[in-house]
Amino acid sequence: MADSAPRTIPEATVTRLPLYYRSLLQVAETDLATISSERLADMAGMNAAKVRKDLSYLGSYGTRGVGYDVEYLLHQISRELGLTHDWPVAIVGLGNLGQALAKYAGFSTRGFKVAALLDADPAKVGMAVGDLSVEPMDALDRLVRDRSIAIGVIATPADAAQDVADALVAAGARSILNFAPAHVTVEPGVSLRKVDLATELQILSFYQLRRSNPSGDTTSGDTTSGDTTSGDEAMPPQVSSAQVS
Amino acid sequence: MADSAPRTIPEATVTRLPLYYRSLLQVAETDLATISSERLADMAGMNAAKVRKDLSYLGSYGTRGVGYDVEYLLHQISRELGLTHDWPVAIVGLGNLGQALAKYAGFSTRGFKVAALLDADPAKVGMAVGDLSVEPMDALDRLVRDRSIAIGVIATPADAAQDVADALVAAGARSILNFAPAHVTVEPGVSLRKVDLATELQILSFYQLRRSNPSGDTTSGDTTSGDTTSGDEAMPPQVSSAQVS
DNA sequence: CCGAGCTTGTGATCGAATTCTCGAAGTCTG
DNA sequence: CAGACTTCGAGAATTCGATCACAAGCTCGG
Repeated sequence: MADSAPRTIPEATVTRLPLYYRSLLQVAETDLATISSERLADMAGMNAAKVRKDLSYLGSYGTRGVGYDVEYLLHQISRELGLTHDWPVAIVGLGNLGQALAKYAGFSTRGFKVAALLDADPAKVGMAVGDLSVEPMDALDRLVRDRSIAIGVIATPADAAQDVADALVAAGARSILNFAPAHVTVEPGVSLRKVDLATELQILSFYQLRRSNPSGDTTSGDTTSGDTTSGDEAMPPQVSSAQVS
Repeated sequence: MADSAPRTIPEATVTRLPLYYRSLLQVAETDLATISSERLADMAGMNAAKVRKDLSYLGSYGTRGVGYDVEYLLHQISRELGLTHDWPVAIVGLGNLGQALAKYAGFSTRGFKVAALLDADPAKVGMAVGDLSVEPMDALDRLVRDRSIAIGVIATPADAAQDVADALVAAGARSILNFAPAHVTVEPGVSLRKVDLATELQILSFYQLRRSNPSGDTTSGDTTSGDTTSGDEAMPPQVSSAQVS
C-alpha cells in the first residue's frame, strides 16, 4: 500500500482543483454516480486530457471504461484541498467590498466561515454585518488565536494593505487573500493571493482594444455593433490568467 | 520605418502590464523621473529580468544606464492597455457584490466607468446605487448600444450567470468579467475572465493544509499556533495563478 | 468466457514562460 | 575625454505546463 506516490501536485493543477470540485458538486445533485473525464471537462471548461492528468496527480481514482465515482472523487478533492472542515476566515476592512464579502453566502457553502470582522475605523467598530459585529484592529491577535483563524482577507484601501498584511501575519495567519489594489509582501512561508478588479478589467481592455483596432490607437470611439459572429482573429479570448504579488 | 516589430505580446505579459501600470502610477506621484527595471520589479513583486523582457515586448522604451522614463512608459502602457479613455462598463446583478462593485471608487480612477446597472429582480429596479439607478434586464440592448458598452461584469448568483453572459454577448458586449461561481461559455471572439472568491480561498487552503500537514489528513483540528517562523518547506507560497473558464 | 467498446492513466512531445547571462549603450567623474 | 559604472535588450538554457497518442484495464453482451 504505502504512499510511494510522489506528493507533488503542480501549481497549475492546484488552481484547477476548485473548478473540478465545483462541477462535481453540481453533478452530485443529480442522480449520476459516475462521470467521465470528458463530461467533467465540458462542465469545467477544460479538455479531457488535462482533467485526467490533473486528477491523476491525486491518485488513480478513476475506473477505466467507466469514469470517476462522483462521491469518491469529491471526497478526495475536498480532502486534498482541506475542505472537510470549514476554515475560519477573518475579513479586515469593512467598506463596500468587505461588507459584501462578509455577507456573501457562497463562503459558508464552500469550506469557509467568516469568523471575524475587523476595521481600523472607530466609526465602523461595533457595526453588525451578518451575524458578526466589527471589531477594532487591536483585537486581531486575540481573535486569530481564539478562533483558530489561519486565513485573512484584506479588503481595505490600498494604502492600508501592507500594514494589515503585516498585522495578520504577526497575529498568526498563514494565508492571505488581498483584494486591495496594492502589492504587499509577506515573509516566506505565508501564502498570498491577490484579486484585483481593475487589473482584470485592464486585461480585458487590452484584448478588446486589439480586436477593434489591431494597432494601438485609442481615439476610435465605439465598438461597431453588428457582426457578432466574426472576431476570432488574433487574440486568445477566453482565458483567465495569473498575477504574482 | 514600419512596424516590422512583431505585435505579439505573450499573454503572461499582458496580465502583468496592469501591475507595472499601477506601480508606475505610484512612482509618478513622487519626483522621480526615471525608474530602473529593478526598482520597478521590487514595487510590483517581480524580478528585474522579467520586467525588462515584458517591457521589451512593447518596444525599446528604456535607456541603458538610466532606466525607463516614468511618464513615457506610463503613456506607452496605458496606450497598449487601451486606458487612454474610460471604458464604459455594465454591471449585471446588484446584490451585495454588485452594489459594492458599483460603488467601488477604484473603477473610475483606472480607466473604467460604471455606465449601467441591471438586475432581473423587479424589486431592485429603480434603486439608486451611486449616481446610477438600476435598470431592468430588457433595457440591456438599448443601454449597451446607447452607451457604447463593451465590457460586462456579471455579479449575479451562479444559476443566472450563463443567461446573463448570453444576453450581454447578444447585446454586443465583447468582454465579460464573471464574478459568479459558475462556469460560463461564450462564443469565440468574446473575452472572458473570471474571479471566484471561493476558488481563491480553496487554493490558499490547499497550501495551508500542506504546510501544517504534509500528507492529506484532515482530522487534525486546529492549526497549531506557535511556530511562526518555520514553514518554508515544500509549497510555492506567494503566487497567484491561472484559471481557465 | 471471449471479444467489442469505453475510458482511464501516463509516457512522449511540443510549446510557452521564466531565468540566466552578457554584450551594447548610455551616464558620470575626474 | 577616458575609464568606471550602471542598466537595458535579447539570445540561450531551463523549467513548467499543455497536448497527443496509445496501451492497460474495466464492463457488458452474447
